[in-house]
Amino acid sequence: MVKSLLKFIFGTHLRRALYIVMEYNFNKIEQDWKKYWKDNNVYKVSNDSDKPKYYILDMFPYPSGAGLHVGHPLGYIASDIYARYKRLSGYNVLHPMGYDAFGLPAEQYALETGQHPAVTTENNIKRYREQLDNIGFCYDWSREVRTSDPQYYKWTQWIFLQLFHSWYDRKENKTRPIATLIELFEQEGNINIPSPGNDELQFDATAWKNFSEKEKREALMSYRIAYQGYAEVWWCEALGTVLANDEVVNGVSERGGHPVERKQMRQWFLRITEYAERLLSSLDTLDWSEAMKEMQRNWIGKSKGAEIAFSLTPTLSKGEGDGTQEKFSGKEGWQTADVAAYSSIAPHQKELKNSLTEAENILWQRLRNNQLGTKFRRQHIVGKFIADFISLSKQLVIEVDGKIHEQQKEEDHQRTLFFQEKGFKVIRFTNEEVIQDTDHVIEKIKTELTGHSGEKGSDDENENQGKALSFGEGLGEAVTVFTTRPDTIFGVDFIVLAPEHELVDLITTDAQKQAVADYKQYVKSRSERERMSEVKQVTGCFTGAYAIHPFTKKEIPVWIAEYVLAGYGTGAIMAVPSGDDRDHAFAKHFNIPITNIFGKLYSGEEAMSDKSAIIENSDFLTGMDVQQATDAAISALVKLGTGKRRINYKLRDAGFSRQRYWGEPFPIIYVDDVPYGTDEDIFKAHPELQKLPVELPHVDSYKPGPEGQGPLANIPDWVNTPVGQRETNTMPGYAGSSWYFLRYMDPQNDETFADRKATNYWREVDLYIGGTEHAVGHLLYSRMWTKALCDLGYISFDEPFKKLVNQGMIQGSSRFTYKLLQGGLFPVDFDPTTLPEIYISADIVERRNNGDEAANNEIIDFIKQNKGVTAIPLDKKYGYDLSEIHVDVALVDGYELNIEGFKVWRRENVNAKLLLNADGKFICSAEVEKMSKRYYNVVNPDDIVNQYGADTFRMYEMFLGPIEMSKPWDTKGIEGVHRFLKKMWRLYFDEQKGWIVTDETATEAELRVLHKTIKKITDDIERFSFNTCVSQFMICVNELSALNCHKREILEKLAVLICPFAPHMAEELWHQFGHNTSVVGAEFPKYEEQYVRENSKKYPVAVNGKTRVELEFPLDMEQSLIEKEVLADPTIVKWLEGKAPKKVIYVKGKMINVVV
RNA sequence: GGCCUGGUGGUGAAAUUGGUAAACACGGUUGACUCAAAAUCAAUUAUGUAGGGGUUCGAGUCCCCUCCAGGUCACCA
Repeated sequence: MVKSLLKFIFGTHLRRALYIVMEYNFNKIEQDWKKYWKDNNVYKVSNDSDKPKYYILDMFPYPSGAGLHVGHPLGYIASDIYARYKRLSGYNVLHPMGYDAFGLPAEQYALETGQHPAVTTENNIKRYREQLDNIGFCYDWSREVRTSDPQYYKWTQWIFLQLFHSWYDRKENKTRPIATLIELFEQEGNINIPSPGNDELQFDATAWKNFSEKEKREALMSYRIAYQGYAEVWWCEALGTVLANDEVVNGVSERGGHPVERKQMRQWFLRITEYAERLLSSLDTLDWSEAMKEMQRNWIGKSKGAEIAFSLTPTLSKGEGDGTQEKFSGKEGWQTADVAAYSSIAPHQKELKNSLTEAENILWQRLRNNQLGTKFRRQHIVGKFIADFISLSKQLVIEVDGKIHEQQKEEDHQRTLFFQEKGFKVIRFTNEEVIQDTDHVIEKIKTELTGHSGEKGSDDENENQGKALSFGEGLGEAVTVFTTRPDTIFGVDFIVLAPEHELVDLITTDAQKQAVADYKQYVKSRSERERMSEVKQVTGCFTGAYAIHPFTKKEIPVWIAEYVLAGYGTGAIMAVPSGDDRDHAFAKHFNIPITNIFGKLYSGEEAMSDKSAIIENSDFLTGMDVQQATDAAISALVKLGTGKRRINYKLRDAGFSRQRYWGEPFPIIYVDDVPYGTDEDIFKAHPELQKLPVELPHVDSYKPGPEGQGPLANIPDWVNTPVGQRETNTMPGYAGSSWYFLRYMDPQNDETFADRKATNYWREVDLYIGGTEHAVGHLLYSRMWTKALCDLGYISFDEPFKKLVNQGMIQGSSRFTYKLLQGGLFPVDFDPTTLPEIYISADIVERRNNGDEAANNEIIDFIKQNKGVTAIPLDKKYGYDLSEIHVDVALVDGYELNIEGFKVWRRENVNAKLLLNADGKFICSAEVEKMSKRYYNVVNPDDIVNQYGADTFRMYEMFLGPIEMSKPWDTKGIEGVHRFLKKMWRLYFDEQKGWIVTDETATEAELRVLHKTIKKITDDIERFSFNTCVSQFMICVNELSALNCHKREILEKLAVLICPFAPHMAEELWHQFGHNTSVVGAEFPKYEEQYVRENSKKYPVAVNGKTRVELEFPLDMEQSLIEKEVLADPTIVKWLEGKAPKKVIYVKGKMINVVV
């Protein structure tokens, strides 16, 4: 009565004004403190501090046009909580944020709208920043970096140059400056330093000194960490551009569905393969999830085994001898990069062979079958190049210049250089020469054959012989397989080559020529996708050739089959059907006899692939286990000179070129077609060329350049310099993100990428939080860059991210309406535009689906009524079709549709008729999907923050569940968290009385609640269990409310405790307590056991493991006494049923169990 | 198909070293306050941890098999 009178007198305005102070007015609180933090630079971090450091990093976001949805901040909130906790615990915490701002979407958008990527990126970043600020993160924004900022990519380019000027020293296991390699070459050539990129490359000190500048640079290129090579890209003629792998779907371009083809392009690569072993072994030192490490391990794909050479028969030409001895002389087991090159050339070669030009064909007819006294091979791969015709024994290459070659002048030149370097003589004829005067050409060749071999000194002879027969070059004598099971060598029943294998055409017998050609045609016709989806299908073709078993000397048939991949191992396997499932299926399918080397363990029906087997029927290996037999087999093979231990990696060198605009330009200029780093002496006369950054020039069009080059190729003013031409490719997305964690340490430095003092202080990232999508891309390259920079002495640690936490995805929870589809149902003259759309409530549809006739009739009646039809056709199950249509989740409350909103949402729905359920509601169906604009299930954090406040939003995201788990977003549950914060607020404020915190001394019970909470929160933050933290806060507040506690002694600590989770509220309370500095400078409350310690415990007492009663005993009571009392307890006596207890299990502080 | 994660009420989940399964919330229902609503408060709501077997005094937790879901690589020799 009095209250309502007061209300009447004071009016609503005054009441509201009072409420602002007393109610939990999160909007005002949060805005005030955000401003305060900003104005006072509260989150600025210094590089000078006596405190221990802690570096927390979130994975670099790409600022997309769609902005943040509620899923994105999950990891940011977690890292923010941890950062604030660490700061309160006395650490100097680096917690920066920035943007991975280069990238394809911005360029794509530019192509479509003409807006410059820099502009759209800037806008997107602005929006991201607003959204991030809204959530109250403690980032030190003065350290923000953007990869697209010239002051940033200056150092990306600088690091690239360091990689370009480095090689990998396998002996030292270290990245070293290329100058040290040049020194070594001057002393001893490359005899002891095989090139990782080109293992045919051999020269001594003299040869090196006689090399031209160009030859030297070419040799060095096959050692550099950042190097140039050739790789195939997807080229789309119609779009005039190069496409990424995932832009090619089903063999056509994703956009437009245009045909694509493979095209050779000169590309930059990073020689990450040299780091394979280190990247693998140091994984063990990292605190990452096992799943993540496993993904990296799989990607690196180390397998130990043996490489075994099988001699071939009968297509061997006798004159060339058995080269297997030389094959393995002085070779290291590192082939990955070369195999990569091979697999990209192989299809090319195949193509050429299938389409010999007229001239080539004429010449081939005169060269083949030893007609000139030496064996010629056509379209033969040597190293990275294909020779038109080659005689290995006479070291002669014959090139016929046809149409194809006119487009490849540059490549021809390189090829010639390459062959000459190998000691081959290269002679060239034009098409006309060959066609019009074949005899003359043949005469010329004959002269060369005699002259050339006569010229050679004996030293040369030896060297070249070794060379010619080295790996991958001296083809035709033996086939090399890679196997992880050399112990099964006696079970080899056939050899399988990849259809693209270079030996296939050489060894195929005439009788099998057609069959092999047909099979290769078939393989070619099948898309990648088909090959993948039909894994089980067994296909293959016999070549007619046989290999000789190294021990038994038996002849083994050589097949080709698509299940063997050209790109893995050596592109050839020894098939052991009794021990391998695929080999077994293959043998069964083609009726190849199977040798059993596992005795009874092999049933004849299924391969025995278990590694626990004992080897049988295997000569000297019989009776050994897998490990013993493996070692013994390898030793024996090594002795024979036909095999060696070999470690193989799946990892491939990473392509580092993109034919795009919106990326870092390369600091590379081609002089006379030779690439030079802009920092090299050759540009000394032009200091403007030497300056970094090489800035990305403005372009008017984002269209690709000629021949699939990037858009930069369209700007001659930029490309052409007084000395040479600039590289027109740009760097890929992972360039800038591979080292950004270093830049945060010293982001404004213009002298170096980051001051050594800063990197020595902050070192590696202590905690890195992000999604699993970067498992093998960014995380692997970052690790490699860090190792390289460490090796080169620029930083003093070689792993970037010590601990990694993967946040799960927050999925969207989509809502659907059932809409009636037109068609079939209505009269011919029916005009759908004049009649309303019809929607059916999901619960009615569900009942119909469950066979409820009444529901179906209800729907039919509704349709008839609203569509003006009288009959429903019978040719469909229900006579009509419904389809599930996404509806904006903002229009749905739980599952109930906001009908008015729905009608306004889409114009077609203005007159829509909705069939409601019995309660008069329209229910939507639901499904969990990715959160995405096109599913209308995106929830914007801004909306949540407006409605509930940032503190509620932060705590709710954490409350959803463990952060590494994926879960759908459900706004419903947020009420509970919001209620909790309001309830906590009421411990400090009363609606009427305002601030109600007292200075009374806390009771034991209150202190127990507080310290229990401190312990739980501390432990749980440390183990990243933030959801249980929120629960504990709720328990704490519930208990303090029940105790009616408003005491400063308790509540001040609680305010600090919750600061990492609800920083705005904590700051407000902290200031209400009279502090005039920010709560982030407070001290995190310490747990004190004395307040929690109890001296008795209510034990659950079980009989045979089933809890029957609870009994309380002092904790320090002796076991014998407890046992006595337990056995005397009437309930226990009852459950014992008169039986004597066998023993009593007593676990102090836990439970008691009586065993009968 | 391989590898990795996971499977607990109507829902999100908790149970950290094997020791009282379902804490803390959401939702539902009922009630109090209110003209009514909101807000708040109170009460109420799961016989059993995917299934089968094993180890143990005792298993959601450890071991084996099967099933299911998600992630990842995909004929990797």
